[in-house]
Formats: sequence, C-alpha cells, structure tokens
Amino acid sequence: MVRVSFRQQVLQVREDAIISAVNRLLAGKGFEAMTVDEVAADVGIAKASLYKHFASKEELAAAAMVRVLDHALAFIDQRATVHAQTAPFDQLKAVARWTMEVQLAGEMPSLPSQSSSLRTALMQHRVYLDRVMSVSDRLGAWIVAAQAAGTVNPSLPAEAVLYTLFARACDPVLGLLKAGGHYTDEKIIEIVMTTCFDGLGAR
Amino acid sequence: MVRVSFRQQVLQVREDAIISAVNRLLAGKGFEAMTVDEVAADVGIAKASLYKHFASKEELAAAAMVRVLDHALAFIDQRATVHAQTAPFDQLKAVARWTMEVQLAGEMPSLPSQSSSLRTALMQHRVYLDRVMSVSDRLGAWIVAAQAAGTVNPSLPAEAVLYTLFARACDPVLGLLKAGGHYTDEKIIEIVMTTCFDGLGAR
DNA sequence: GTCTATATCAAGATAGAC
DNA sequence: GTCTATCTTGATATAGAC
Repeated sequence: MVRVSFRQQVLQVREDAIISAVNRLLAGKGFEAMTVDEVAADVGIAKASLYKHFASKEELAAAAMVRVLDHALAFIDQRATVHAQTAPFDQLKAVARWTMEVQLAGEMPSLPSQSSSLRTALMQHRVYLDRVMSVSDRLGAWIVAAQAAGTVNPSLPAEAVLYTLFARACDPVLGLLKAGGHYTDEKIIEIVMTTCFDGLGAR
Repeated sequence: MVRVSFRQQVLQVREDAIISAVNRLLAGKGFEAMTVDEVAADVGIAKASLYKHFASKEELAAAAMVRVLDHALAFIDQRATVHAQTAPFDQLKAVARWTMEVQLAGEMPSLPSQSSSLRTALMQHRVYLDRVMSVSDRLGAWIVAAQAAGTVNPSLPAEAVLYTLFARACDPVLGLLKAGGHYTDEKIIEIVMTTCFDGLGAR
C-alpha cells in the first residue's frame, strides 16, 4: 500500500514538473512554437518517457490549461468565501487583476485563438471544457449581479462581458507595455485595468 | 515600352491575387496553420512559381500585412482630409470601427503575438516597419489631441491608448460573439466599441 | 515565369531493449 | 517507466526542363 502510494506520488511530482515546463513554454512562445523535444529537455527526461504520461502534444497543452483554470477556480472560490461581502463588481476586478498578474509573471499559457489542431482537441476534452464552464458559471453570476446593481454596464450582454474578461488573459497590450520598458508591472496592470473597466474615453 | 509595362501589369495583378489569398488564409487560420501549398492552390499556380514572386513564407505574410496597413493609411488620410473638422476622439473611434469591420469581414490577417519566425522576420522588414510607424504617427497625433481636449482619458499613457487600439485588430471577443450567433456584425461592433471606449463599468 | 519532381529538414510519435 | 534509436509525415524550399 505504502509503496504503491509512494510510487504514485513520485509520478505525480514528475507530471507536475512536466506541466510546469509546458506551462512556461506555452506562456513564452505559444503552442505551435513549443516542441515536445523542448519539453522533454526542460524536464530532463527522454521524449519517449513524456509520451508515457501524455498521449500527445495536445494533451500536454490541455493539462497546462486545466491546471491554470484550477488555479483560477481556487482564486475565485477563495474570494467568494473569504471576501464574501465584497461587491460583485470588485470581485470581477480582482479576477481580472489576478489574470494579468499571472500573464505578466510569464505563467499564463496562451492558446491560438485561431483554428488549429489544439482548438479542435480542446473542444473534445471533457476535463478542460468542464473547467471552462465552471469558471464561466462563477464569473457569470458575478456579472449578472453587478449588472443588477448597476456597477457593470447593464446594456452589455453578459456574454460579452465574460469574453472581455477572458480576453485579458491573452491581452497583447500587457506584453507590449512591458516590452517598452517604461512601466513597472504594477503600473501596467493599473493601466490595463483602467482601459478594461473605464474605457479609453475620459470619465 | 508598352509591352514591358503590360507584362509588369500582369505580374502586378498576379501578385495582388497572391496577396489576397494570403490575406484570406492569414485571417482564417493564422500564420502557422497556413501552408504555402494552400496559397499556391488557392491562387491556381505551382508552388515553385510562388517562390519566384516571394522569397519565403514570411515574405508572403509581410506583403499581406503591408497591404492592410496601406489600406489603414488610406482610410486614415481620407478621414484626415475629407472629415478634417471631426474631433480627434471621433477619428479614433472611426479607425477602431473600421478595424473591427475588416476583422469581421474575414480580411484582417492576424499575426502570432508570440515569438515566432514571423515576428523576427517582420522586425527586420523595412517596409512593414515603415507602415507601422506611419500608422502609429497618425494615430498618435489624434490621441495626444484627444487627451488635450479631455475626450480621451489624459491619465493614460498615449502609448497604452495606441496599443489598445491596435489590439482591436486581433480582439478575440469579436470572433467569440460571432461564433455565438446571437448578434449581427453591426451589433457586435457596437458592443466592442462600447467596451473599448466606455469600459465594462456603468457610466 | 511556369511547371513537375525532388531535396531537405524539423517535429510528432513509436519500437524495443532494459 | 525510462532510455536510445528510428519511423513517418508534412511542409519549406529548390533543381532543372520548357
């Protein structure tokens, strides 16, 4: 019993290391540019060993996506309980800020929004879809509540608000501002938070 | 003289056809997923003939980008002359709207924002860089003027406003809303115009 | 300049020994 | 499950005839 459990733990640790490597590469260069050889080299194991853990390159990416979505869910649920009396609008802001922090830290895996082998694979990936729906449901509830409270523009479809928040996870503006080198990460987040929630126009 | 000119015109027309095909494929599936074979098949010529016109896949993409930037410049300059007395803020809105219309029409070539062979090639492409700077200069002038007039939030760096406008050209929210099928193109543009200039928060 | 046919290579995936 | 070595494929790019 103990030996089996220990072996499983070792495997679990190894898979975590694999997912971390995938996550970093996915955040840094994207799915197409990432090669399975790189992942293996990064983890320090042979490529064939990788394929004992994950059946394909798409599965690797899906695992990274599921992990980041689980992190998001943990963050959301923690906000929902620990900061239960916070206004929905501020909960949405907190999530957006967290998303940008993850991206600026180079830990947000980014998918091609365009058609690719990855997109079709993800659309058939039960676990991934389940996580996306879980996040969407929780954010959707906050969005509806915020619109009812009049803090989020009620004339916008909730769907559009949700997509706009999701899109912050892959907003190229963050990377462009960081590449410019004129601003700290905190300042960059402040800027994009402003454009996201207040818009470009003067208030 | 006439014969040479005519031959050049034929070549020009063929190259236009090539760029149109590249543009469509680039808009539909992106640079990585687009293959040179597809481009050749789309145009109806042999792949080797393509390489007589453009030295590489990256050159094909660069040509498409230059063309769309030229279209943007033409639109901007037309606004600057024909609608010379329009407020800078409304000029920026007009450009953003045009950008989204092009994207929804499936005519906006989209680059990988991440590192790739294309990005490094474009960063050394004189003509492409020149066009990007031309667009940036013109929009930058409107941005500064709008901030001085108090119509664009003056606390935002002009650089950030520029990037935010550029990002509308590859905003995934447009495609997501269109895929949902609940809204007309015009309604989608209205929604994203609102989130872009007014933000998610209620006014 | 256009074609057919081919070189070349990178990368995903697997065979088979241990 | 891990490794080395190899298979296989798809895609960029080119050779060479017309």
